[in-house]
Amino acid sequence: MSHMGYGCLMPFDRDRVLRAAAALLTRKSTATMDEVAKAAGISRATLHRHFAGRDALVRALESLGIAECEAALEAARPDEGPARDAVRRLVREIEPAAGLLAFLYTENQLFEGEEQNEGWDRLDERITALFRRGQESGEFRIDLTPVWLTEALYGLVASHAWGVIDGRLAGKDFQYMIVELLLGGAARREES
Amino acid sequence: MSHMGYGCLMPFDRDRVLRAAAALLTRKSTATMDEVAKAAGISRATLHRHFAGRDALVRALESLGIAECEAALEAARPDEGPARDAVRRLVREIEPAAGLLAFLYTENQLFEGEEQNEGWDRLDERITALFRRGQESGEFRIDLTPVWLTEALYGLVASHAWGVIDGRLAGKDFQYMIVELLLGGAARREES
DNA sequence: CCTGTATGAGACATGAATGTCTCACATGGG
DNA sequence: CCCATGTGAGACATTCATGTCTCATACAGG
Repeated sequence: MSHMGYGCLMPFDRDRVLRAAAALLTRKSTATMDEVAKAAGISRATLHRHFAGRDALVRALESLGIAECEAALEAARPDEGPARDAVRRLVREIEPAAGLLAFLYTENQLFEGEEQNEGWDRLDERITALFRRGQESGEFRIDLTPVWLTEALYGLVASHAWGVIDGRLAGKDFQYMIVELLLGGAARREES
Repeated sequence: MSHMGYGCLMPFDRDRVLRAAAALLTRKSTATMDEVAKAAGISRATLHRHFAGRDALVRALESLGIAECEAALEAARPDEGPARDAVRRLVREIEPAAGLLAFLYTENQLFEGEEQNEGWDRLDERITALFRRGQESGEFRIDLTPVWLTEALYGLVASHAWGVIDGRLAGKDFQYMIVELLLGGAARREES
């Protein structure tokens, strides 16, 4: 009797909501369900209809991040050509998911319960295998373990993503800065 | 009239409490004040007598982390000798504070309010200057910016600290793995 | 021995986020 | 045109961490 109308309703788009949530939580990991809903342009009620709770939302983001990483890994063709080129392709393909990965990387509560997603293990295994292949082909040094190189890759991706968010780094340098540091290091090459 | 006794009282040791809090929060960044108190071996009341609230506790940890970093920087003598050796010393000296740094690195809420501690800026400036000095002396390549190298150093320190906590990496490799990757990279050197 | 200080234990109120619910309304298909 | 589905807005209870309080007890110094 009182309201004139509600205006247009926002149709629910799971993927759009997840990406909005990822973008917000990357900047503010303690954001409320209400803030997430507003950022996604839907009501808290609708958000809660599709994700049982905050845990379920974070789990969905985890699955999304794993899926994007696996897609990036597929697109990078880690078994083809020189390992260093495969790493280069992997970093390039993983850039769109960098923010989401940076958020998930800090959600250490994901790895507390027994129900940790085994997708991470699969990813770790495949990336580790890439670095191991580079070692066996003689491209990479053998004194840096593949496990550490994998961990360092995650860390550099997250670091660069935060640096971009905080305005200290330029987004366009993502692939170059990460790959050059990871593969070549900071020391200048000997002029041989 | 009912209790027989309270047992021994725990004398308050600010430094010990802060280190226990840092160790716990590094593993579980959402730990309760109650959990922090238990981890420190004191009661929640006492914890709250010395730190006005959770914010104050985190701020104190931030100050502690900055102080330890500055002490590490002093001990590393960043202006003496080759820049690569100074970086090596810096990583070695910073290792005891790695866990605390990893925690603070993810507390992005610290950088939201206007009251962000300017100690970080001082540290960034000094570490950046070290990398810039290495570039000017010809030791480091110039296509990786000092700001990025500084950011990467933080990221690698945090990554290794978490890898140790999760049991994927060995604590004794801290300095070697970080310095070798940061300075030398993963690619094998050309046999000249 | 007595006293002041500081702690531990626990009760209590407060506030925030969460989860559930109802109802009005918009949209699309029959 | 009518109905089913799905959304927005908001009320509501619940849970939990927080912050404050009181009181009994332990310890150190006089």
